[in-house]
Amino acid sequence: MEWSIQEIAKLAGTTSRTLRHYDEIGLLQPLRIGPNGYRYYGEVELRTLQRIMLLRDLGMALDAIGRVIASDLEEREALAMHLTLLTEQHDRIAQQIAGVQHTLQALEGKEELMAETMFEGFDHAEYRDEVEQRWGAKAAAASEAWWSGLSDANRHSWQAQVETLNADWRAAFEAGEKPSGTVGQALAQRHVAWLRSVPGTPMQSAGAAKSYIEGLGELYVCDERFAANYGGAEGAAFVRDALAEHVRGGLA
Amino acid sequence: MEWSIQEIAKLAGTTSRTLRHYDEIGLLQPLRIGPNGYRYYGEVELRTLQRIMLLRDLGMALDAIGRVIASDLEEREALAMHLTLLTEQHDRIAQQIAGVQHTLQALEGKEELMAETMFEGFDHAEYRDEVEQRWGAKAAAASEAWWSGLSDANRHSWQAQVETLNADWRAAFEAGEKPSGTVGQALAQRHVAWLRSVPGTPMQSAGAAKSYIEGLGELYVCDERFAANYGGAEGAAFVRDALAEHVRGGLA
DNA sequence: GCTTGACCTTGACGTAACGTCAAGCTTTAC
DNA sequence: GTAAAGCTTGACGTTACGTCAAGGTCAAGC
Repeated sequence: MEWSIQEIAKLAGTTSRTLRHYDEIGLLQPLRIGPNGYRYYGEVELRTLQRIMLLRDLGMALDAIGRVIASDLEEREALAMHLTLLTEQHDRIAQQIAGVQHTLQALEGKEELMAETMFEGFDHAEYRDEVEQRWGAKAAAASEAWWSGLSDANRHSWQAQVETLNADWRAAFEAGEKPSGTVGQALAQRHVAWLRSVPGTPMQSAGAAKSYIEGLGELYVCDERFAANYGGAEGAAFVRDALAEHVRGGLA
Repeated sequence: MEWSIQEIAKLAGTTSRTLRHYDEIGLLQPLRIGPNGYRYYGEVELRTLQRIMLLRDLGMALDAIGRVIASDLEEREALAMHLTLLTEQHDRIAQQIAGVQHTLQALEGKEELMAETMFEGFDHAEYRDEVEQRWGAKAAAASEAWWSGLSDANRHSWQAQVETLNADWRAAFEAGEKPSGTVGQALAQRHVAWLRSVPGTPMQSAGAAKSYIEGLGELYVCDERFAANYGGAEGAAFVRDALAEHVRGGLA
């Protein structure tokens, strides 16, 4: 089934102008352009639009949404994550309800007004950043799952390659190198090159790669199994920071 | 108790820049400016900010929010209305959850994808307009409550004045005048002047007055007791349309 | 008292995400 | 064929801040 731009806009409660804007910025492209020059959208685009609207409603910037949509998470798993986000938003509204009820009680003299209680559930900015980071971490976890699926022989081959890199990371950390220093950045570059060679990592576009690498850095720190590769949480934080510095400079 | 700009910004999960912007546009003014030029906010401003944030989260434009805040609804009643809006938003998130679950089921082949079901709960634009109109109607209802509190003698005096105006409205409608015509607009102007003379109507600012008058027009049509003043629903719609046309041209 | 860093101000330019409008081609219904 | 609705591209405008510069204020530490 196909929809014209106005039909899909109406379904989604948005405007054709919005959809043209999304096409212009590459966020959501139509299924096809008819011989009349008209845009036509299909079911895949409809599902993508749903995800875009969900994340936009959370206050997420469109470029960040683009990174999330481009991430290599299987669609069903991505939608499961959307459900989690919606459930949390549901909870946050409940908190706001409690905050307004608190204000009402205070106005009726039944309670003393507590400023912190009034605004529970109102904090969006941190939540936005957190959502993007969690998405990156989720995609990273999905990507690392590839590793455990490797045969023993292949794992051994990759293992040797990785172990050299990990040893160099540990040596650099123990030598007191800085994440942004020459050694740290050379290692970060090697690390990224290695990541590119791993099948299934979302390294096709600079945006997706950046998000992935940053999420991976957080995973290294938070997950003890990964941190152990770098001599512990502090060594992992060193790797994370070096990688973050590297992607801040842009990816080729 | 007082808060500095950063303190209140942190409480509300927003920025000092936002608060300065709100001060500039007259939406939320600080309690006082210190001798150092710093802005300080009090409890009243805190409560107002809560309401602003709630409406902003609903997607309402700041100028519309300004009209709602300026409306002559008693604060507790206004907060009760906020609770209603939050509850509805809570419901809408639940609908979105259902929509995503539907998409998931369709992806697993358990259901056929239905485009309308996917996007339930996503329609914000109409909801925004509706919220503003409901607020106007609520304020209008509160204002009309003043009438029933009048003593018999006072009611009689106002009654005569109003009855002349109503008769003129009915005559104009029966004569086939147009809402935007010369007669209709002259009557609308008389009507607005009369409204200005009624204590408690929110006519101090153009924005609040516009919202109030539009809400009142809707009330005339929907409530049979008011419609009867203008010869029935069609006559009331004539009055509503003439008033709407009048306020569209701006209020002095 | 001096220094430093945090806090606040105003002024002004820039940005993100569209809204609005113009001009013109295409499609649909009568 | 005609008129209205639908769609396009191009471009300017709007809203709501974000960011930065320059500079005054406050608080803590020496």
